[in-house]
Amino acid sequence: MSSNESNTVSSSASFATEFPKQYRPSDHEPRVWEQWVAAKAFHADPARVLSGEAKPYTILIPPPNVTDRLHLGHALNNTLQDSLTRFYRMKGFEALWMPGTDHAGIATQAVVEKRLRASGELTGPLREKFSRDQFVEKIQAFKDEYEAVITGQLQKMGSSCDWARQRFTMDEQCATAVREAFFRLFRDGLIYRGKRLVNWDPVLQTAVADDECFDEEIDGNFYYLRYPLVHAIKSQDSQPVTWNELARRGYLGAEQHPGEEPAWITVATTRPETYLGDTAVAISPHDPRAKALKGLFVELPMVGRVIPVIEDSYVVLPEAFARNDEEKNDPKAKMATGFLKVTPAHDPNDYEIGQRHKAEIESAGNQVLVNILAPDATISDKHGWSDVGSAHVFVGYPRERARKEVVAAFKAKGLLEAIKPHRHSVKHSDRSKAIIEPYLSDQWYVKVKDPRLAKAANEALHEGKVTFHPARYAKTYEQWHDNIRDWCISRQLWWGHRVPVWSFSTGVHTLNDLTQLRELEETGRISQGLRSPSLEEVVTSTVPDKLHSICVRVESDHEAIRAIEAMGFVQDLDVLDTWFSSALWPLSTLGWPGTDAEQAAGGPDLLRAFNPTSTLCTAREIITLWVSRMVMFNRYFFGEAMGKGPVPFRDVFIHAVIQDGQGQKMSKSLGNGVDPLDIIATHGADALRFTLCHMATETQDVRMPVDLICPHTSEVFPPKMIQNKDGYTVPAPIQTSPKDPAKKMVTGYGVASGEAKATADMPLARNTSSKFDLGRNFANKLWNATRFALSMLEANGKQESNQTNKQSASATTPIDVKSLAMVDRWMLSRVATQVRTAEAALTSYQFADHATALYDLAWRDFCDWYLEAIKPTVGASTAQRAVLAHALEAIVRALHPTMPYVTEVIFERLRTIKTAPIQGVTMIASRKANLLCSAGWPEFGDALIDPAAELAFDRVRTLVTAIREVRAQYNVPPKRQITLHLPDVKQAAAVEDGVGDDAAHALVRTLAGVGTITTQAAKISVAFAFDGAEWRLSDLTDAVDAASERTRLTKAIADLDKSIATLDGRLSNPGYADKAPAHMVQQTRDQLNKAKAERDAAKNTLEQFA
RNA sequence: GGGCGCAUAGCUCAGUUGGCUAGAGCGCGGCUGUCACAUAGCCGAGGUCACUGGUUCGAGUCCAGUUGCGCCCACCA
Repeated sequence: MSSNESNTVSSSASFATEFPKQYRPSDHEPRVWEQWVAAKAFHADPARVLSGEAKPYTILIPPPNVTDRLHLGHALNNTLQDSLTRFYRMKGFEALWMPGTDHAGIATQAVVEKRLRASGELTGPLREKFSRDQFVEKIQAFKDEYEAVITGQLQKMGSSCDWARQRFTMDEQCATAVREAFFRLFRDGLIYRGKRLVNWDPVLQTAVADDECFDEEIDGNFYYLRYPLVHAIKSQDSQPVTWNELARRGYLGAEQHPGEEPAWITVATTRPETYLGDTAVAISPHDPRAKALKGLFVELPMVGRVIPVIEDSYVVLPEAFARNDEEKNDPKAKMATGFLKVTPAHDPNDYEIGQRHKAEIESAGNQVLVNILAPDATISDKHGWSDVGSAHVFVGYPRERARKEVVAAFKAKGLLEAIKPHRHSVKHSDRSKAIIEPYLSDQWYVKVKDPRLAKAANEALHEGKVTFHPARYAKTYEQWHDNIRDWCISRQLWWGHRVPVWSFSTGVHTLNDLTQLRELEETGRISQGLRSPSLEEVVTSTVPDKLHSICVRVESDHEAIRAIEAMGFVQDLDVLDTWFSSALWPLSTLGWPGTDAEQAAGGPDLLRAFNPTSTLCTAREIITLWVSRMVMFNRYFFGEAMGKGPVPFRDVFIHAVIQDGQGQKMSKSLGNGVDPLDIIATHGADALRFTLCHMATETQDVRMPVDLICPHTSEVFPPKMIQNKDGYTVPAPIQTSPKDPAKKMVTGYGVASGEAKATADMPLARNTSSKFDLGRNFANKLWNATRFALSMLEANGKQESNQTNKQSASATTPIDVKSLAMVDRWMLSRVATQVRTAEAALTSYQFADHATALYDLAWRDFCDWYLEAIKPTVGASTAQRAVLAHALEAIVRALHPTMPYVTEVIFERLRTIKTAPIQGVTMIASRKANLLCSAGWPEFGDALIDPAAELAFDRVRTLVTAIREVRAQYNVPPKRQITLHLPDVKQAAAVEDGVGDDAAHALVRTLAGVGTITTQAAKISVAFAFDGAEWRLSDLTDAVDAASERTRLTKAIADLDKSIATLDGRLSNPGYADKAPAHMVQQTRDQLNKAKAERDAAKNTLEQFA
């Protein structure tokens, strides 16, 4: 160290100021962060990778939604990513952690809309108040706000992202990637427009994905409606079918009805209003009535539409006709009539049935799809329903009102058979909470069923290109692709990437237009898809699609856009599903597709250097939505491989989900979330991180009991819990201060549920968890261990530098480990072992094991034993000081990935300490600004692992513990020096082996408060068993109490007898000696002999007290 | 309906290929104001490893089944 540094730190005044007794994170974290940023410590250099100088290690952040602040789940996710990134950076990899956020289409739009409504800025329909551009501007402002919040949270946590490269899924670079990807899929025929049933949110007036819906049980009814049976096809001369006629046809039960009256069949439905769109009635082919109805039709009341009775095995037989127990036990059989109304435009299953029976339905003169609803879910005759008949009375009603009116109309005509209450789950929209309407709509699809997409994704798994950790999640991934459906990518929103397709539905092209389009297509600026029409087709109007669609490749190609718009093409109004841009994350963040020159070189430098990335670190619910799609897209787009390209990441690590103390998901509505910034404020970022790592086990879920911080007293306490109406266990809305019952506070649940409001007298109590004390205490422990170590190293180091000049100090020959004392060899061996354990744990994503290994090493081995053991000797031993410095530095380095701040602060001081190097220990210096974050991971050679020293120290440790136990029983004051009497030499061959030498004796003296060690017997002494022999202690107290000594020994004998019985039993089992491995048997014998010897010794002693 | 996970000390969790006299942290009880750290140290109490069977010399661990809790996917007239 330089002399001025040494002077600064050695002056006691500054030591106390700079090293207070407690580690205070807020004193250091902002400053350390600034140092990292100033040094550009997290900026990755692709050139080092491309030149072969360093291997890449890459993680792409799962971009958090800009809808809200980050919660503890994010904190866990990002802590793990940062730990990995920092670890590999220290291992010498060129580490890139790419940060960014996601625009989260529907979620963000809904949040902003809600905000505007809450503030009163928006009252009526959105589209009346704002133009598209105006509203997008509002969202943009909101996005900027939350992106900044999120970035701040990540940075406060110490996330070592390459912040200069931060991306947003809707920024220009990502938009370019989205456009290019869409273009290529469109060109290759993998994007198509389809009329399909989607989950329609009538409030937001948009299609929503399945995962944007939730199921909720509601009390509804089954309505039993009668549909009259008729003969003829055309409604105007449809002839009623009489019961007599049905009876002649052999219809079961027809004779029970008045013969000359018109016959009917009964359908059961929960949504009677949809009858307006019925285009068939289905019956099971196994229904005994089916044969009699062949060729008959029903006429829909009021509408007058005549629709066929068709046979489809999807229909459940009513209980009475069930053919077996399985059918009988089908819950639907209880409610079923055997007739299913088929409404293809308003029910997904009916849609399938409609497709299967297209011909029959159309032969009745009807379309398969009759859409009776407007986008706002009112009954409408403007969206595909023309044969309204007298049903026009329903037009214009919202669906709820229409339901009542339809039921009333059936009742009035005597066609309502029954209403039975029925509780069933109904799909609701996450965002608007409205009931989802299955709705027929034009949508864009990606044909992921194409083998170049789905199959390529599974091949990546089967060929071992992608590996899941834990492995079980591979199954989820695989099965998803086996059953994949085409991916609907259009959303009727304003916030998102516009669908880059222009359509032409009316008018006529001129030959000039067509020639121009052809030119644009041939130069790669537009695509008309696989079915790009020939000139002849267009001119003769035989274009396959009525809608002729064009994708424009580049957003800024205004010339092409102007040209096609002039021809009458209009851009699609929809935006793309958020996951479309997320799926491109591994490409877009790394600069794909790049300039022409970059493309010629195989892609931009970043892309070539860092894709495939190393690890994707995410939660399990996203395997299908995101992981799968990234694999498909990367393999399809990267290079010209079309499904054979590289995977986007090699490892997928799925971490646990954090739940609250009741095993419930943390959510806003339950008010059980914990803000990472609150934890950073009270415990520090390292505590947050270490604790999260410590709980990151391989299970699916981990629990984090949530406590409250009393806003009056700052006390942390577990809240009083209640059951809410949905059955969740939640903190009571109002809580009482544990210290002062007069003071109250409201909880997050109270506010979220609207049951309580924060006021000046009754402030909001923030959530925390006492679990984070673990990390805070550990950081403090490290801090204090460092204080002690530095006081030893600096005090003595100064003396050394006075005696020797710097040159000779730095030229010191490395210390040979063999020359070290046992305790030092033990310490180095422990460090070597545990650092390797920690490393192995981290590389296999066992974060909890990683944290535990280093916790035990630092706290148990280093602080509890090593520091205590060397106190008397370290001042006089240069070699021991070297071991102390190296051990501490290794621990600090190894902990850096999980506790970056406190370790950086410690390292700042530690690195100035000069001691002799130790053979076999390599700690590579920092690459950037002397910062630990770019220094090397501690490497300990095999020679440092010393089983003999570990064994020897363990024996000392056991002996010391045994002595301490006696001391505690006798209440010996800590400072009182006692006398240890070694056992009879004959009894204790073991004494010579490990605990018999002077070094061991010295350790026992230090650690167990022993003054004298003697082989002589004492008159008044207390015996204890160790290593199969009887050892004795004297000078514990002035007099030994015979009664309590008898109690103690009696208990010890009982314990030993118990284990003797166990061991005896094992050995006397005839099979044991024969079949168990020899070393096991021998070990059991040794244990038995030892226990017996100890028991006998204890008995002897007991007799003396008798 | 298909897939997956969990059940071990009062609480939160470890426990790798069966060898265990079942561990850790917190909490609990006792002692300690000590000089790195009271966010600490030392000592201690606390467990029929959900249940039932099976395999084995030996089961917390493997197999079969049961019960309870949870998650994902599909479906929901």
